Amino acid sequence: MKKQPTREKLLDITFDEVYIHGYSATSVDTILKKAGIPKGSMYHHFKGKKELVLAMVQERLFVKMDTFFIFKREAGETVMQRLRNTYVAMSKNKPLVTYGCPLYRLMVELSAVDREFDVLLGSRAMQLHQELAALLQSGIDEGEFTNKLHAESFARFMLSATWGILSMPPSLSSSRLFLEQSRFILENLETYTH
Amino acid sequence: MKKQPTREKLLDITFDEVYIHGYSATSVDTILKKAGIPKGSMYHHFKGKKELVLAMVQERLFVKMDTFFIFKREAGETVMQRLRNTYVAMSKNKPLVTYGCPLYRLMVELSAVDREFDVLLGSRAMQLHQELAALLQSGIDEGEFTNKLHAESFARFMLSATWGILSMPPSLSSSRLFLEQSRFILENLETYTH
DNA sequence: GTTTGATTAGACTAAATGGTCTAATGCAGT
DNA sequence: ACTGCATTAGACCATTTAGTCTAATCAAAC
Repeated sequence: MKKQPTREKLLDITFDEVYIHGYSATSVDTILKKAGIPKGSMYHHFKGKKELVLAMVQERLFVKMDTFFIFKREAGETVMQRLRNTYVAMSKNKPLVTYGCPLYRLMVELSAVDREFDVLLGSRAMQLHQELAALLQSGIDEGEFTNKLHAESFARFMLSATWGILSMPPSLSSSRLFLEQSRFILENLETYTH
Repeated sequence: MKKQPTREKLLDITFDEVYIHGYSATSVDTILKKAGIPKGSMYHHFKGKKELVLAMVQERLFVKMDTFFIFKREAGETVMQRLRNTYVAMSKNKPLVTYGCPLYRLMVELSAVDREFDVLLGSRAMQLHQELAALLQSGIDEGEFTNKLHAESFARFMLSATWGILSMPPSLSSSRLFLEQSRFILENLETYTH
């Protein structure tokens, strides 16, 4: 088990801490202690706490999101199948179901209060929305869905509703409940199938 | 304009601050300065920051929620009408649409991390869920909805989806978008009408 | 008006916070 | 081995944090 480069180790620990405790409640000293890395070392790699977390968002959070939001269809897969599979995959991701989507959590905490975070997180949210809308649109174009379906609107609804369900407190969430609730979203979408 | 009693003034300011900045990012000193109330005065009324916020949750946050989640039908009103009206009322509540539901925001921040808040906020969430489920159930009993509708499940979905939509960052939310998205929830429910 | 208890007032404290600084160390290229 | 730069190390600092303490003030009851 060879030693992880300082910078990478810091980003990993920062993700864990910020994911669960949020930005404000996470202290630099805690991260440093958990990572076993001295202060000077961290301030050599990052200008400060905020820059550390911004880097973590881009290099860890955004990357991890790709592992549970998968909007790229495999060959011969319908849009409905792709979405169903995505929800099943999400339901199997324990931290995701327990603590919610890390992007959404950070948005809720910081977007109203910090411009830089708002821009960074918001742009990723919009990107996600566009990918999802494109997937739905392809379903319309290929005749899987009626053209009564407004891809952009439904994608927006789907995204925020899913985030809402995922981010319910641990004491009120479970894999089973997540699937139960997400089924209503899919049911709704199914209304638009030919 | 007569002077508001210390305790009440503190609860008001605390609500404003915690609503927007969250629990961790809100400092006692800030509250005190905004309220123009000295420290000793606050610590006479409350044991500490946490107790102040817990009191605020019960005496302000919970009370305000009753003004936008209205599940009690007026005479002759169908369940669908009640819900539509509720969503319209919510969409007109500017802070609600801009910053999201204060209960949900606090849950996202604290439930995973603090037992007392988890219990207090969670119990209110469950109460809300039960009220909504009861409303839906009454719709089933009175023949407005098919008995294929599972009141409890749908209520859970409705609640978390609505929270998710409401709590989108200010830069991505508006009254119009809120209504657009909430319509999908109602549309879904409508498929269960006779 | 005096007494009594509640409240106000704010100086003070200890700990935690994010951040700086300088010296030591490692390590690559020569 | 020597040089030069990147990195590590952690003591140190100023500020902010939640919280304490004692004295002053107020208001109601007598």
